[in-house]
Amino acid sequence: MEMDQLTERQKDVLDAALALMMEAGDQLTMAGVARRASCSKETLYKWFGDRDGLLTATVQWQASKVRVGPVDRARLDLAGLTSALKGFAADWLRVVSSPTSIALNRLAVAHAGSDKPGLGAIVLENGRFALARRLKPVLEAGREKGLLVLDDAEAAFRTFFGLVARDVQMRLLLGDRMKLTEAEIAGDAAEATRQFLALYGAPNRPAQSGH
Amino acid sequence: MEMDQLTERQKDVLDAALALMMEAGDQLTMAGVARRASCSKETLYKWFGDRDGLLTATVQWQASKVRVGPVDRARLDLAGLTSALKGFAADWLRVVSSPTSIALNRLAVAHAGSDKPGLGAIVLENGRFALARRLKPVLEAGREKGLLVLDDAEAAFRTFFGLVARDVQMRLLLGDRMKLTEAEIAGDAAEATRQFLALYGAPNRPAQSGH
DNA sequence: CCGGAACAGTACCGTAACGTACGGTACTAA
DNA sequence: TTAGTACCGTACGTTACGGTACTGTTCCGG
Repeated sequence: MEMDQLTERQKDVLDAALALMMEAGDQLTMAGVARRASCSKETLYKWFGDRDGLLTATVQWQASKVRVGPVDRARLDLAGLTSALKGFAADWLRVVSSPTSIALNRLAVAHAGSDKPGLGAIVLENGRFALARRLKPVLEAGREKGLLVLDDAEAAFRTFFGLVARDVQMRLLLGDRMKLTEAEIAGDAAEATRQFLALYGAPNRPAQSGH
Repeated sequence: MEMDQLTERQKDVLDAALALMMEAGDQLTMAGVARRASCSKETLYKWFGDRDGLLTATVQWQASKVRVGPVDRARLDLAGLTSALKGFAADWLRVVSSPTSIALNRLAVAHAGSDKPGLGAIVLENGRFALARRLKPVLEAGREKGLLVLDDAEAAFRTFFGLVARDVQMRLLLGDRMKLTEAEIAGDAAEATRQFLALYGAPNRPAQSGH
């Protein structure tokens, strides 16, 4: 979705909505957003149509902020692949443990309970599926270079995803106060990468053993 | 929580609440439950105090229904361990993909957004943590028998959890219409078990290779 | 100087849901 | 028979929120 057509003022309003849903997700009311953004409710309805429009625009606005560029698959040795995987893992852990992501996912999960699948699909598309689109070329490049042994990039991605995420996101969404320091994120990312390479790495070069 | 103090009639009411939140999670209103259960709102408030009390009782009632017995760790060879792990994995996939679990987790996630952590903690306690309590003795028995190599049962459990769950629960909660047939559940459970044993199995007996 | 667009602020309306109160009914025990 | 209990069904008060309309102010082009 094109975010260029958003006025600076409109972006400020959406940022206010984001801040509000972070500190009190269930209190994301139209009057609350208007008060927080110092704008009138009528303006909100003129700009975004209705409450769902505001929510959708907010989710897409946040998604447009975290978009990153692809990885260059040109030169890719084992060290580069390992480093790339660690980077993806750490990025993902940072994202899902951020207050913004937690609030957004809470909203989208609650919204998916209703009939309209809008927000859930958007969050999924810009979260898990975007990660898959970025990571799968790396996996396939690793296979072409003989670094990885896999016949289904999707299955390999889901394994990597599981090794990285484990129970973190669900625990956070359910209110578990987990501490995720930067050191732990780095350690978990390295461990997940090590395990993934143990499962999918080419066997000719045995990855460093001993966990 | 003791569920023995619940009248048969009260259990029927909670079942009605469960059914209602499964087919329309956001429409779980007191009047709706009363209508569905053919009881009066006054009775609901007399029995459960307020809306949160009803929700809590409903979640605990569902949790009390899925509780299962522990596994006997007496005789445990590699085949038994593999079978036990596959059973845990398939059970978990069946649970998280069930409409009941989806509705319950939606409710709990939305509820955790507010100040009270009640429902989220209950769901977490009877879901992920209950699974860990049941699985960790099996893992430690496997270590004592020399079948598994692990120094941290919690870390090993979380790896197993990740290999099994991957992105399934989040996708379902976000409204992704995933088909999870019994055959796929069995296949995924077997694959997760195979990968887990590849990571944590004792190396002296090389597990059957070829993915 | 003037007219209109854009917008903040606020008052207002309709609806939905929580929680309470009350009448009516069936059952039990003295 | 009568008092008491438990409960259903429903009507009611209250609050909260989505959405609309109105007023005043600022700014901009002519």
